[in-house]
Amino acid sequence: MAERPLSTAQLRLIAERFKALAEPSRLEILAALRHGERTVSQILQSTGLGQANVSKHLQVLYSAGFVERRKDGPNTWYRLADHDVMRLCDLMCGRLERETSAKRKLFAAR
Amino acid sequence: MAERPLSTAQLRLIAERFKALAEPSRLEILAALRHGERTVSQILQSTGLGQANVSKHLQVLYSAGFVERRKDGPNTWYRLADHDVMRLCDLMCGRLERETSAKRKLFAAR
DNA sequence: GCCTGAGATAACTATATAGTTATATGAGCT
DNA sequence: AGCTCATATAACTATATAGTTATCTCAGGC
Repeated sequence: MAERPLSTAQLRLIAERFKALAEPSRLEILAALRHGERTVSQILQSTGLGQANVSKHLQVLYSAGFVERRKDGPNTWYRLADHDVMRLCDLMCGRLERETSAKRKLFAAR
Repeated sequence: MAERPLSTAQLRLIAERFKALAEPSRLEILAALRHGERTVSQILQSTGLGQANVSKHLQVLYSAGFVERRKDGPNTWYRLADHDVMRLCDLMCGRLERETSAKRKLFAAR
């Protein structure tokens, strides 16, 4: 797939999706959602990030289609949109582990 | 894998890798390398980007471990570092296609 | 209606970086 | 050595955005 040359508009869309994953705070939020649905307050607690900040990050992840959400009274519950989200992260983690284990640095604790 | 919570340093490294893929120009460069090794000049031609600009983008891709390079006289030949690079892009393209085909927009030419 | 708690949004500051222009490095040729 | 071509780097400008503070919206309870 994707053998046909991509248009400029398509490249911009794809880059935009990668950009959503290109922030440590957003990756931390995704990690917090790895094991199930969470409210914003719960995410605040587990990440220690500021409220307005998390709210903005969640909008970015939502716009990029990486998370879905559901209102429940005053709460908003967020969850991962699908398996691919974590597959992408795991692929990147795997690359990094292989790269750094080859250098025996940072991941040295095996 | 990656079930253990990631450290802040690890999250920053992973985000940095995603950031390298978060630019349309860099994705275009990777696409130009999809079918084999290319010199910087060849990349300039197929992308139409500026020389200094491409050179900088290639440094970013190289630092992130997505491309490898080889000097040959006055030329520098660049190539994709491994299959995962394009697997990452294809995964993201696949997400996007599914998303937009569901909305019948932009990829509407099936 | 009024209050409170959850979350979203606005406005601002500080930092990062894409793209450009100009310059530097370095290989090969004469 | 001097010239040329290929690439890398420096310096600069303009734009984007992460994080913060303050404010707004809205649901539920009184």
